[in-house]
Amino acid sequence: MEGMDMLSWEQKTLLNELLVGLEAAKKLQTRLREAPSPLFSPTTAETNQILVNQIVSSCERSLLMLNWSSSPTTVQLIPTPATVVPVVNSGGVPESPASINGSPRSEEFVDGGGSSDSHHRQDYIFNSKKRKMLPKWSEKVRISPERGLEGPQDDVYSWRKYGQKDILGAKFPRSYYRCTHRSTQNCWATKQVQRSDGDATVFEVTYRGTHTCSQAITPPPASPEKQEDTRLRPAISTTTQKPKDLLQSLKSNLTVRTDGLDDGKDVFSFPDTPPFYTYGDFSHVESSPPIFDVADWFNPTVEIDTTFPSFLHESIYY
DNA sequence: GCAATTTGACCACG
DNA sequence: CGTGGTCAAATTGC
Repeated sequence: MEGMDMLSWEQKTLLNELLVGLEAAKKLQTRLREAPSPLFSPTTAETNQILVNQIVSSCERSLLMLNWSSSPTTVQLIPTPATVVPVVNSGGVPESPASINGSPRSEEFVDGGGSSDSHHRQDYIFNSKKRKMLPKWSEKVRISPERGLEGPQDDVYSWRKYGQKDILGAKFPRSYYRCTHRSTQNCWATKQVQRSDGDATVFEVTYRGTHTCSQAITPPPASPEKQEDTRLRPAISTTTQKPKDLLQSLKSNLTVRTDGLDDGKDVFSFPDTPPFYTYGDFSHVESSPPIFDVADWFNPTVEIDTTFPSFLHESIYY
């Protein structure tokens, strides 16, 4: 009786859907590779390929995550940014998935608007209890001075920061992000980014929950008149994200804390800036936080790569 | 003016 | 009771 009961129906559904998506994505990938439609410019084709790759990788890793449920193991994808399926097989499922939730709590308040209005929460479909059952996995993203970011290319979603906390024993605070479409589309995916203590070039990104938002799917009105209007169609900015948007987002991310620096524009000017370990201890500067946080520059909070090298290609080609 | 971040307070859990 | 996670008002950026 204890076989697959541990998987909630949500997880099953998600898994099934992911499987379908993966299959479709792979098929599309093959198609794209085999039939290079001359209609599209090579750049478009390449972009398409990248997009498909993203889809595949996302699906695969989502599946992986689902299989692992809430296992403490961390998935490290640093050394192999290009490949996305590396770590699955080794050891198989490590821990018993029974650790999902051992407490038989029968209280499942689907809607919080029913009884108490002590806190005017909106529609909390998932209670805090359930939140713990949400699939959780983490990756490590490494930043390189001129490389940009190395790591899995999954963060095609738009995140919104909702908190930051100092973690005991950790040198740097942890940032909390949630899907931008949480309220609009009930997407409960969250992620938290923390800079590694040892390697200042490594960020640990922990995801919790999968995206249920349909930001990827369809541009609602789809007015053929204006195609390049970026602000008019922010919805597609996720899976169908264009390099432009990406760069914009990245830029805004990087511009976060450039105030204290002489040249904020030099985002990648690593050598100029003091090394990470310069921090040491700023006990005397308690009131003023260090602005030299490299983390802020390279904050892998949101989407980053994939399209990033694409514009590099343009430069290179010339 | 709107939307995203900041930041202190609040809350839940171990 | 300490710690981590979230909320929400204030603030900032666009």
